[in-house]
Amino acid sequence: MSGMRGTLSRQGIVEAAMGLLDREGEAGFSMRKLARELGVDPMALYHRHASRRALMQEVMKALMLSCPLPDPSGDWRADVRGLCQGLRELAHRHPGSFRAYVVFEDWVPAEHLLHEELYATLLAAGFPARDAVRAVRLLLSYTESFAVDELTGWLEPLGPRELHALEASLAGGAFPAIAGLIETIASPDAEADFAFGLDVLLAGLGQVPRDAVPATGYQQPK
Amino acid sequence: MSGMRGTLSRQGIVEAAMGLLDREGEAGFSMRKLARELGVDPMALYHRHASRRALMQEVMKALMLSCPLPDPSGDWRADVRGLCQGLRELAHRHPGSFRAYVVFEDWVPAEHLLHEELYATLLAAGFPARDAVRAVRLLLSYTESFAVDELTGWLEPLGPRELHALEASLAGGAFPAIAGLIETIASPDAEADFAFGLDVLLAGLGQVPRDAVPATGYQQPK
DNA sequence: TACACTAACTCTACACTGTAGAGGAAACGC
DNA sequence: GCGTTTCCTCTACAGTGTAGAGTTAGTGTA
Repeated sequence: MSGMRGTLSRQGIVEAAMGLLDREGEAGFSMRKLARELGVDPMALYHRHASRRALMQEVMKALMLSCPLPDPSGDWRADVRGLCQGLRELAHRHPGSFRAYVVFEDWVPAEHLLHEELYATLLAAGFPARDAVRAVRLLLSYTESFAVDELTGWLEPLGPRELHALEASLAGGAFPAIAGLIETIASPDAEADFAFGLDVLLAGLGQVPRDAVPATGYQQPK
Repeated sequence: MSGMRGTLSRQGIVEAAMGLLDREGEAGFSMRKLARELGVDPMALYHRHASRRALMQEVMKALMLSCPLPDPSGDWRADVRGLCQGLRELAHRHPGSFRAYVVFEDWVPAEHLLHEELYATLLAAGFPARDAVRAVRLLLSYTESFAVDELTGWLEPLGPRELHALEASLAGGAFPAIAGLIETIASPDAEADFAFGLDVLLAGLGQVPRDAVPATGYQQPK
């Protein structure tokens, strides 16, 4: 191979991996492709990172460290919105890595940065511990799911081919509700849809009881 | 191989694939392993299903067709809860397939069955078209995310090793909010947590404006 | 019964994957 | 100059999905 010594740093590999992941997606990523791009033998990568999985952990770490964290404004709703929006922007900036991150089964400690901001915001707003933890899970899983849906293309308006496929799948009249909603389904609006979901969550979180809940189980209201 | 003729049906392959997927997870699944289990040459599978991906589509279809759909009760909130709970039970029954389904990028028409019930419920409850579509996305992505988190083990109480790792990652005091929530984070309660999230969503959905929204964008309330 | 036909299945092979293990070459400390 | 360490390469193995050709078994017809 190139044989140039010292051109391969831990961080350099991580950045190249992130780039490859973003351009080709997780399915298109391989250690060998990455090595080819770096002009190096595949096994050279293993000198800096013990395995593909270990490298992925580093990529996820780098990803989460680059998540934008807007400054607190004092309005907890606005702050939550801003943090979720930041996470969504991260997904747009790093589509492949973000998708891999969401699917990744390992624990990624660098999430702490984002989590800390969310927890602090909710605690300051008066949420009891249990509710804050639950709320963060709710907000993050919403934002991540939405962002992945965006990356997969589910929030693009349906093209004529897709629309036709959808209509064909409804033939027979077994799904009247879906049939009546076709036009709405075919014309999503990522920005507005995302804002709607956040509003629902924030409205719901503002309404669900704020008092301490028994450790053994959550009492369903009403 | 065995050479027994006619032992291999389309549906039989799909069921065996689903079983293998559930037992070994997506990473542990391969066409060759599946063939071995069926006592057959790997290429025999390709006589019935064009590719691994096509087979996966069939597995996802079978999965969604077996999603429990409780009968409507008239109370839309209870019905939504029941449908989401049914989806969650499906995840418990078919952990590997469900995980693969959530990650799967292709469109799975068999989702229509569940979607139809949700749409019909919300429309009957008075939701305008746009809100119903958004609400269904919200409810499904919540339930799917939660179920996948359960399957991954994020909703099990933390063991001593994991707890220690978490504490170690907080050393330095950079994450006071997380540190203060450690006990709560370490002791999740899947049932109560799931119910909490659903309550938040239902409360929020009941509160967010029900009037038609302009096609170009969603007007943030207040 | 003989033969063609077709459906069901196997065999071989290719390009790809992650990575263990050994070996080589360059840089550094003395 | 010489050992030692660091960095990298080479080869190899067991695994993947699947194209393409070959084989066998069962059926329909004469």
